[in-house]
Amino acid sequence: MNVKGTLPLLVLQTLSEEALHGYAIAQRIKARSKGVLDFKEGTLYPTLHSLEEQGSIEANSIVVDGRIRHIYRLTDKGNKMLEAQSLEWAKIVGAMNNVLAGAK
Amino acid sequence: MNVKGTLPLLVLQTLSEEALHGYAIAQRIKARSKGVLDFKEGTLYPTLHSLEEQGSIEANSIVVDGRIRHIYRLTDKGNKMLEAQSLEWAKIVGAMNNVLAGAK
DNA sequence: CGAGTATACCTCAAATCTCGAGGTATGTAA
DNA sequence: TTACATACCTCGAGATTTGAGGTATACTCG
Repeated sequence: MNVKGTLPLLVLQTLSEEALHGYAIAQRIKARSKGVLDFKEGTLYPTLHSLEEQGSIEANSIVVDGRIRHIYRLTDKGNKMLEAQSLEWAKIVGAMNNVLAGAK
Repeated sequence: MNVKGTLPLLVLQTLSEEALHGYAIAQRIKARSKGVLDFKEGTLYPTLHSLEEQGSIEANSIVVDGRIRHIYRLTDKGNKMLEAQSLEWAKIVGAMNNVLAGAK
């Protein structure tokens, strides 16, 4: 395991609350984390595309102000992914704490 | 930021308790985390070498059973690194929790 | 009116991190 | 003597992320 990509988990969690487009997802994550978590677009879009490819999220293309917006929402599969990755994250945080607590 | 390498932090913390050689560091981390955190040798040795290069740890080469052992210990600089990275990690965990807590 | 900023989407090269497999060598247990 | 544990190491491949670049529209400030 070893903590690599937390972005899929963050995206899944964000979409579980509300369907949003890519740009808004990034802003939401940044705002909720008070600026600490700040993923760039070069990271976000590829991640969004791979989550869509594996069926965890689905895109709805709608037209706003004459321009296309890709609104993403969580699928059932994505919901299961979210649960699994949340547990995984909690496990890693717990393990890190065990090590960081040092010898007792 | 965004959580990438937690291994340097783990190594620094482990060595702050006791000077150890590479192989033992990996085992210590795995044991303390109850098997959750399990970094491979291909990851560990390069990390050890780069920590040594930047002056965070120092190696003492001693001979045990006719073979050379590289015992690493924390330097003053490494201690400062440890403190900084611990804070960094706590910050990220807090930020992740804020996002995962969702809208309230 | 023009400049700048925000929104919204996208791609690509480079850097970094990790794994897995491979290699060397010794000691000990089955 | 075969196998496993200890102990060290390197390298290729894959994944993730950054930073820079590109396109385009809309809004605000002076």
